[in-house]
Amino acid sequence: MSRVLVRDLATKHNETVTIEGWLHKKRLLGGLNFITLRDRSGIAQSLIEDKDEIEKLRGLQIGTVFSLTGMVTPDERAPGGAELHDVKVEVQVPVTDEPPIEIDKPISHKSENLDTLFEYRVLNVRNLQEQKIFKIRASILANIREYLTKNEFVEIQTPKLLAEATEGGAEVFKLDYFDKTATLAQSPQFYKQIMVGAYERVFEIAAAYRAEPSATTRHMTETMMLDIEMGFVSGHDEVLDTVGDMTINTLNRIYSDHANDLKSLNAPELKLPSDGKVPRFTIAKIHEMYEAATKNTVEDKKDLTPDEEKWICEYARKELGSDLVYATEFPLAAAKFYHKRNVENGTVYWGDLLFRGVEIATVPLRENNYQKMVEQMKEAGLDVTHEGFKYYLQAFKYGLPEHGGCGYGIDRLVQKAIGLNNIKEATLFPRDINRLTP
RNA sequence: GGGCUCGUAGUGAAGCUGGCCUAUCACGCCUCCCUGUCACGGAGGAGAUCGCCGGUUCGAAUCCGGUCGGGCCCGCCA
Repeated sequence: MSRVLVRDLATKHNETVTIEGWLHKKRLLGGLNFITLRDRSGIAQSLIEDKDEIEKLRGLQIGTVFSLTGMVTPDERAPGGAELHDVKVEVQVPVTDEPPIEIDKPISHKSENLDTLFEYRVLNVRNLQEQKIFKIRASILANIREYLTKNEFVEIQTPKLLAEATEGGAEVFKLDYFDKTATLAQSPQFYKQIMVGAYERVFEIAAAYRAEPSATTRHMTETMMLDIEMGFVSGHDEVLDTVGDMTINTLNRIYSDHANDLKSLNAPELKLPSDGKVPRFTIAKIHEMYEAATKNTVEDKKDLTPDEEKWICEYARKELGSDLVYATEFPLAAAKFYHKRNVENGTVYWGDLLFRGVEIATVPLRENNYQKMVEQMKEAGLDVTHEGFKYYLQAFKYGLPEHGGCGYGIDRLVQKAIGLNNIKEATLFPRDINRLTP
């Protein structure tokens, strides 16, 4: 008999069917035994009264792979309105070892228990509540891909094994590469800019590696980045608007498509601007507002402190009804060699997209003039003849239009969209300074 | 890299101003009872050298030192 999925039982009333899956829960009442089975589409209850049949499950633990064949019987008392009766049990993969964690109940996400969460990740991905997180994550990615593809962005893949760290900023991982030393890409920055020369608009969703010894709730050593780059932009605003619109679009869809799951995960209410425009404040303005409101002093004005990020997000949510806010016009002191500078006001065309208290994307405009690039690289003390820059500079020498894009933290987006406390909770198998397994 | 915290059955917690601790509770597990459970219920049972090493003490889960492993914050970064 061919397999029927749990979600299709509603259409099979009074038919004899076979369902296959994992043992989810046994509730043995003596003569009356309720067995729930989980498959990819949900969980279903079966009623087993035959002593010989229920005996087949004696000593078998949650997770046992089995099939149940029986009559789909409508019954108001059954979850989902129907259950299997006159059931034959067939065990496919018996599990006799007691699982180290309880799979059929919500798993603790308290910060002090996260180590247990990840130690038994292989098992807790079977937990229904845990599965919701990663289904929402999959939907977020699908929505982003759909949005970008619709807007004529071409998805690309670029190498993660590199000869040399080039972008600067974050620390890089080094590894043996035959008789050379290779590094792991901390960003596809150079490659995506090069590809603007081909398609104008490109994006990549891939892992980025950061060797920062950061032990916080928002850092991992391996993180999934969405990188976007678009050419022939009319200015910084167009890039900020595109990334903002994509984010608003994605969050609205997720909150509508996964309303029940988000509610059961205690996600906060989503607040987005009704006009579709993410509110913007300059870095200088945020420093000023923050210092005036909190009486704190910000020592290093190059960037926002974590506390300022939280503060401006709370302000935007409360005063402007927006969970998203842009911090724009970074000071020249923060500029990297590839950034486009605004010489008129001494700032960089660079905005950070903040969401519910953390930075989820950096959204800058790039310098696209070859001569200026070379100058800015020399200013930064970089060797423009170095192999690491040679190919990158070729793209500029042979013509790149004005362009900009973003480096976008997918894990942070998922984390904050659901309202999780730690970025690792939004990641199946997180990598941080002290975890390389599972 | 700096600061602050935590470590007790498989899991989550209580105890931790030293002795009523032969270490408590909940979930899970095992045995038995139970014909409408859905966090099933009831009776019983097994399961912990209190992270590790050393010290103080008549006596240490409890105090002290070291060590290992977590977590949170800062810095750095996305």
